[in-house]
Amino acid sequence: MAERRRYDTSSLLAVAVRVFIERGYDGTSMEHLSRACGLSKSSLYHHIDGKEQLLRLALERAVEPLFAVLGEDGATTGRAIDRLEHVVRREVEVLAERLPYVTLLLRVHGNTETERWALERRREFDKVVAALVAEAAADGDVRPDLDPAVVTRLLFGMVN
Amino acid sequence: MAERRRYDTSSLLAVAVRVFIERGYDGTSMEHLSRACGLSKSSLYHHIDGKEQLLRLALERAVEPLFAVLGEDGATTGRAIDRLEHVVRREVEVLAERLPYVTLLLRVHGNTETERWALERRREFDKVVAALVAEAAADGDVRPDLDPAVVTRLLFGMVN
DNA sequence: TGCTTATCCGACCGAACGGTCGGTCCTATG
DNA sequence: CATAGGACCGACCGTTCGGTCGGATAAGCA
Repeated sequence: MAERRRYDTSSLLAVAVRVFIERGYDGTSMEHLSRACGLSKSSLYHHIDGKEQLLRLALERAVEPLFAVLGEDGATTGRAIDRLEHVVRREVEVLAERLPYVTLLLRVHGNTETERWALERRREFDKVVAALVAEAAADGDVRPDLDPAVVTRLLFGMVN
Repeated sequence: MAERRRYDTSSLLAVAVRVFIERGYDGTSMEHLSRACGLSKSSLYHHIDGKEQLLRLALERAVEPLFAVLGEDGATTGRAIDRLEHVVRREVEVLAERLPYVTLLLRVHGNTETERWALERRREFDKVVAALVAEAAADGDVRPDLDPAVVTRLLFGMVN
């Protein structure tokens, strides 16, 4: 007899995120997910609440550490340019550690409530970083002729 | 009486692509498209063959001019580094002119036959450009310690 | 052994999907 | 004025979607 496998929400989530990235969230059916997880659709529902909750959990795994960085000492004290550098360095670390989850976050469209929540958080994040760039520009440490929002985009666009 | 509107495939395509980008291809239903076009679903089918054909037409509008550049004089004669520069400059022009279509091309997943075709064309395109980078490196005009494929990605990643 | 609990599945549901159908309306041409 | 044909629509088709349900199986503990 094949031994009975044990799944927890976390390992299931990892599989789901992989498939979400591969096929896109809307292009992924629960049938796809169940096959990728190695159990039937109904068994999958024994472990999780639904498709959107799966997405929510995944996005939280990206959003949470991304925002956590903004609260670190290095991001709240010192000169703006130093805080900015700290944030960028640490965010790159987070990006590397949580790559699949952040990838998913960057591809969100806004079709469901969960996706709109994620977009809101992304906007909030961008605003904070843009403010940091603006502050550094006011200190004369960043070229002042550039739009902080554009700089923010370029910064994290390059990272990807 | 509200005057009867006239639609051709091209104008319908423009609307469809806008919605595809906004909601994602899989997240867009024919009902969404018909509403965005201002006619009923069945009327929409009077002008087009189906959802996937719409995507195909859109992707062709991106792929065709992208490849056309590779066949231009400036891309086939002269030193590799000059050909490379010509290609990059011209591709940026194409990107600007066909932005929505190219955007769609860059987001393709590979769930349908059409999408897999697009991915194939993208790979082909990357290969040609990477070969150009390699040639320029052989001429000593590009840092030889970098992978041509990576350089290609960086080049067009920055453009976006 | 008997009972509990966690794990798993086949069969099924209502809703939404991409797409079709029969028929109406409007306009151009004779 | 007759009529042919493109533009258009409401109703509908078969399929797939996300999700549910009742029961089967196996391990853990008594």
